[in-house]
Amino acid sequence: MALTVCTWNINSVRLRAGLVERLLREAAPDILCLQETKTPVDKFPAEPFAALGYHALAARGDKGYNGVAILSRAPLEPLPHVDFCGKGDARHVAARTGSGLEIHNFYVPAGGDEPDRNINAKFAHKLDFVAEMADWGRGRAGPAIAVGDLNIAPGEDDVWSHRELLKVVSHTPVEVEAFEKARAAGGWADVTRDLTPEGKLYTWWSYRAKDWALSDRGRRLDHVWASADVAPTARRVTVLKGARGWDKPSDHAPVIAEFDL
DNA sequence: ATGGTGGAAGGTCCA
Repeated sequence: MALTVCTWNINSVRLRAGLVERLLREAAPDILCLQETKTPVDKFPAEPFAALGYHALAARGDKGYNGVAILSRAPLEPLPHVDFCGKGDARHVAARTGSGLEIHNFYVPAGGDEPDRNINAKFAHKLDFVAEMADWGRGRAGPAIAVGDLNIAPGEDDVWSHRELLKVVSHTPVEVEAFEKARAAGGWADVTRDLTPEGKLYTWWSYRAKDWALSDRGRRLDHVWASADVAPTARRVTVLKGARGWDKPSDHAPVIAEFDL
């Protein structure tokens, strides 16, 4: 049975509900995981998505910041979220599908500008969060897919210039090390890279570029991880780069993964 | 080396 899971940092789901509707119409994933919804749950625009058949929603939200949501056509069983770093912010939401597959949706802290945990509390938070993801993954079992904006581009081909980004938050060696540790500790496969082992691959392009497509200075910040039992069923992962060029876009493109479960 | 843009706010904060 085929299952498609999409992850997308939407950068305000209220402002961009129309773009979400377009994605649901055009790509029609079975499950859509959103990050940076930037809204409390009681103001989440659930109705237009339900009208397209996405009746199941597991969402958490903060006013103005963070926020994660899982949309599905088939019913979801909500799972308890993990309060990474004990801050009570809405950076993780989880649910189980009818077939017993766990879906975990993450929004990892961006980490600020200065890649030094001693002078930048945001960077320390990011490293601590990812370290806790390793502990969490180590203690977890069963078929699962973990997606989200992890705000780290781990590989040399996951950034437009490895050399120029070595000291830029998102691609520093300490972040890449933490990322790999979290991935390995949970037994996760980086499905996107496993299916596309070579070549540049980005999911995010800054708003600050004059012409994001022309300069193409992207980073692969959005990830699809699968547990060891699920990973072999992955068939294809696609970055919907076109969505970065939609009107009033998010700075992230959706990533869609197809599994044959 | 710097600043560039965008969202939620309706301050600045965050990305």
